[in-house]
Amino acid sequence: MTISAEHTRIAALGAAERRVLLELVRRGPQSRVRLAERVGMSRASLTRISRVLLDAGLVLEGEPESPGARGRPAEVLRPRPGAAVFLGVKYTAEHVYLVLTDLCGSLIAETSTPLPSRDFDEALEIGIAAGDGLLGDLDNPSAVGIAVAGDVVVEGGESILRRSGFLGWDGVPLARRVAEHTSAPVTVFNDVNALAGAQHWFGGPRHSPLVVLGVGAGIGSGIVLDDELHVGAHGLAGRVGHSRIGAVLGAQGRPCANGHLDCVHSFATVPAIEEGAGVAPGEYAEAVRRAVLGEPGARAAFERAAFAVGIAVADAVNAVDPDAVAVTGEGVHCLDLAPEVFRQGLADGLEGRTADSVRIERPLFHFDLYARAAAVMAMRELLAEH
Amino acid sequence: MTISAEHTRIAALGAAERRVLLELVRRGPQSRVRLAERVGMSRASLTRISRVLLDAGLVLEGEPESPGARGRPAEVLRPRPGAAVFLGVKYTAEHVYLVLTDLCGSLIAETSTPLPSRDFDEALEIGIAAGDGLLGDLDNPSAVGIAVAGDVVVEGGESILRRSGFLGWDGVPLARRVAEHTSAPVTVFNDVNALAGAQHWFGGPRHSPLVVLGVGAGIGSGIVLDDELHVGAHGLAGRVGHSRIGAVLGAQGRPCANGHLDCVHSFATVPAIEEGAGVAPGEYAEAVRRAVLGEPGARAAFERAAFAVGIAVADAVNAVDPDAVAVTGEGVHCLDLAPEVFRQGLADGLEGRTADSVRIERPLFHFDLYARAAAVMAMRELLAEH
DNA sequence: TGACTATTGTTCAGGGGATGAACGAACTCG
DNA sequence: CGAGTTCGTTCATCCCCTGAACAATAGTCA
Repeated sequence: MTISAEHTRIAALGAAERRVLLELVRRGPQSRVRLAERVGMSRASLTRISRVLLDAGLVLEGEPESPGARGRPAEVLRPRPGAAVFLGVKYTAEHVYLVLTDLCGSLIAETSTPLPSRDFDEALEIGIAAGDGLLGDLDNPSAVGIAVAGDVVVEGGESILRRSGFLGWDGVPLARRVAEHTSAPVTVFNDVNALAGAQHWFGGPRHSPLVVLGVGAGIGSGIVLDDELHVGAHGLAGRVGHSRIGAVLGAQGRPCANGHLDCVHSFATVPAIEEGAGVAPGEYAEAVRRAVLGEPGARAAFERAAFAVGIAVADAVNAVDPDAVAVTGEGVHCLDLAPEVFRQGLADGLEGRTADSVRIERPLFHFDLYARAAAVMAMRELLAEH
Repeated sequence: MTISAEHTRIAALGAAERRVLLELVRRGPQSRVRLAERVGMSRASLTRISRVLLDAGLVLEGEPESPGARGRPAEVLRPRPGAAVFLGVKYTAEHVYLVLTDLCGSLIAETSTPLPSRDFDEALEIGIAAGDGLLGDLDNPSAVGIAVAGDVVVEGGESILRRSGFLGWDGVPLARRVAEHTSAPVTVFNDVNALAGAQHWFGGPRHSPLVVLGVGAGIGSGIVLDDELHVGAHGLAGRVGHSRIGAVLGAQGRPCANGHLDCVHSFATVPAIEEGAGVAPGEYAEAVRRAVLGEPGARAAFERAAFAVGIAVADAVNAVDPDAVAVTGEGVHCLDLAPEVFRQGLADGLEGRTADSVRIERPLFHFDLYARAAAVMAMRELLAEH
């Protein structure tokens, strides 16, 4: 049995089967009766559905777990680890990160490769070669997800990547170009949108609505509504980076591309912090070091960033009223360096509610997080009911 | 056949029947085949469903419309005008407005009554008396919707009205108190949320996602996502009034309740415009008159408001990426007095898109708009699938 | 005028899928 | 070992939707 046909096998599932499989993926191994309760179906239906999933090789029957309980022990169903393999890719201006995950979102393998230039064709070639290497003797993954900063819009029925600023790509048919090298479905996502979708599925207890704020070279957000990622009418939702927020702690910020001195970009991005801390571009780690050591200029830069992020979170909470907000990204240190200032900004921006009432989550940030999120989004796309 | 049992008859409908009725309500009279296409069902199903709706007295069979077309003429189905009557109520600090609408959202009757004080019990009594008067010999409407500025939250399983600033009400069980006087279901809505829901259904072509910005004594927004009103995890979504937006046209604004000099409230509300134009509180009409005559101070106040509204719209577009934005409210004149400044603020705040790409709608504002919106929301609540 | 085409609405047999009830299976407890 | 409990399966049933065939009603064209 080759693994390459898994995406067609999953695609052939009915709506009820998908819901059960999805429940297993999200909440882990469970007995049939618990599944029936959670999904809202009868035990009879679940018997039929689990048989389909078992026959398709998507699910395994685990050993009975009997924790000393009375009655017949439950036979837990679990996703079969090798039933599907998802390839997640994240492009930054300097590297391409790739991960392989299974149906449970667990990491199977990972790699990263530096990009010698920002040339699209070259970067594409390097990414495809790295993907082939990571896949090894697997001919095809079940689905491919690619995360990249920028706007993923649909033009002429095709997914086009636009305004990918840090890479300098604008108007490239990334999804199609990658799809020419594999029989698996390929989907491209805005990186912070992908983070939001992954956090919603695998970031602990499930929150909906959920807002995820990503702080890095830029700043953006992803919104999960009604348990689905909200990308907007044109795929442009979550662009909070240029919101004006006024002076922060009495100071103006770094001019952004639009000439603003007081938008989120002016304070809270990695380049803005670097400039505020007085270090050279690319020396963000040095800025963090100086702030930890107590150097006043560096501390002030991180405090302004923390306050700005607080206001950005407050704006999102005011507008969407989410169940939780997750803040992450490679530039998120300001929340740890100046937590009280972040809280101050949050309280200052909230309308009619206290900072205590906002549930803030802090997913640990690694650089492969975006790639894993892309893999999870590819899985979501495949498992979603269409 | 008494009309009072209509809400139970509608509540007893199945999901498919609701969808068909909803389609008729939203898009007007249609033939069965067109309905089947639009709802995505077979003609056979539609025959069965339409029979149920006809038997329930909810729809009528109109005369065949034959516009010279070939084939058997279609028998159009239409909602029966008297099949249901919805009572919509809007409380402001000075008046209570009431309207009666039918299944198509058409106005049947309306009235308004001044409130001598802001005392909750007195206002309640006046509203109920006015509602009884408007209903006349109808003993009960099919559903009641009440729109009011403030937060409609659920506490202890009950709908509670909080922070209704201009009325001074906080923590009142408005829905329960009104429900004690009628057998119809009563629902309370934030006023701008209600506007959003009504605009989505009866505001011309249907847009989703849709953002509605209401500019009046305060400023707020309502968001329609996936054809449903989004109220957030705690019923607090759409609070954009305290978003910081920085200095506007080089000027600071009126201090808001939180001490901000640069939030939307500082510039774009009726009181802020009054203060900026140098007229006495409550003399908004005079401010409009002076601006029309070209008085510089008044014009500047409306220009700042227009710019601020432009930024507020831009923030909403950036975050949600809606299909359209509707701007309305009793303080919306700034958009007509300074359209180019509004456009300037919009362009200034947008991230990665032009002002031309944003579809702006301008529903005509009458003071009974909120009450009609409340009636529509009551209908939505009754027709929604549960 | 009469055959022909086009479109609408209804009927009817059939099927897919969900379900409640009954039952067998597997385990604990006393 | 029997009683009690919980889990999974089977089966008859039901609900609802659908495709196909058919009747009804119009315009079109020779």
